[in-house]
Amino acid sequence: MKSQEFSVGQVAARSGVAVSALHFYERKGLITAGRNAGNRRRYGADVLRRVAVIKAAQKMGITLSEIQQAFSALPRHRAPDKKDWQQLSSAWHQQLSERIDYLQRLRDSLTGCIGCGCLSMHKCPMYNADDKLAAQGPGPVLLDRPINASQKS
Amino acid sequence: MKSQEFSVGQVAARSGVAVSALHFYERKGLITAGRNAGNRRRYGADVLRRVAVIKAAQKMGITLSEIQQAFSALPRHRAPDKKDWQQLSSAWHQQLSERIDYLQRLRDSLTGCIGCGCLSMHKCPMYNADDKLAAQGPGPVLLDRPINASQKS
DNA sequence: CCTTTATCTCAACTTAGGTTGAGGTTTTAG
DNA sequence: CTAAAACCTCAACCTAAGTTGAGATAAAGG
Repeated sequence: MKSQEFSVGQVAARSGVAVSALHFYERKGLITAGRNAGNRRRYGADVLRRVAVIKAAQKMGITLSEIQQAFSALPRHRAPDKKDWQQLSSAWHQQLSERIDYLQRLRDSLTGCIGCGCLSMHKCPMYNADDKLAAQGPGPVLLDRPINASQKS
Repeated sequence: MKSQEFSVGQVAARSGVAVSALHFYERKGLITAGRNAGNRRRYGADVLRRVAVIKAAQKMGITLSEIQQAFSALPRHRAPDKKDWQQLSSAWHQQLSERIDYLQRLRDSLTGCIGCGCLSMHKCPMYNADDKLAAQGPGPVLLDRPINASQKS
């Protein structure tokens, strides 16, 4: 029995992700789909979890290519089980903690700067806030901006 | 006396920012420069602090356009003083704190998920770590988002 | 004076993460 | 059976934050 199979529209509806994004994730190798006789995509049930993991990881500031790397450690020919996902999340938990620590150090520096009014070149602790995480990604680190409501249409 | 004036190359060297980035910041209205007889940019000393602030804000995840907005509150015809900069930093301190709180909530959800191995659709707290949550503290987490068709978060 | 080095402007390219639209096919509902 | 809704592919476009390169000019050094 082939359990559940979903169309791209159904996955979009259930996951809250646009169809175009699902196509995009497929091109990036993050999800896969079979095809029916009429060339329509057919997704297995595990795609829902994958998409959920993608969204969660993005909220943590993890890029799609990092997600893809992590996914490549998942079993190829078996649906990932609880333990597989646990490994992923614990690795990311680590990363997230480091990012949080970094931002906290940054905030502490800033607190100092509020006192001194400096925020200026090299003499300022802010300027020298160590850059481990900021420097780690390819190009500028894109942080998720949860707070900001201002959005262009 | 016209105190210090710097060329674009000097500012680049002192600030550690590429000349092309300085041009870019100027186009974006983040910094300004006068010109000499031969059309070369001449920067006042305050540009160094501005650039430092830009870099610091970027580390906090603040975008250039947000920075530009913040800068527009600075005095137009007087070099900003300690108090002006203090205002900026305290607003950003606030923002940064919120961002940190958001990420911590995310991490906590993830910790739960490591235990349960879930990280899956709607039933997972991780999935529902909604951006709205970031703004206000406790209260009924909407456990059941409308599962309607494609919507961008 | 002549050669480098520094700048100038403007346009095109880059990466990430998608979205939008055109033009064509398949499925589904009435 | 027919119309509408869903889906297909492919290419172009979008924002952010810059970088790269071409072709021209300015300033500095020897």
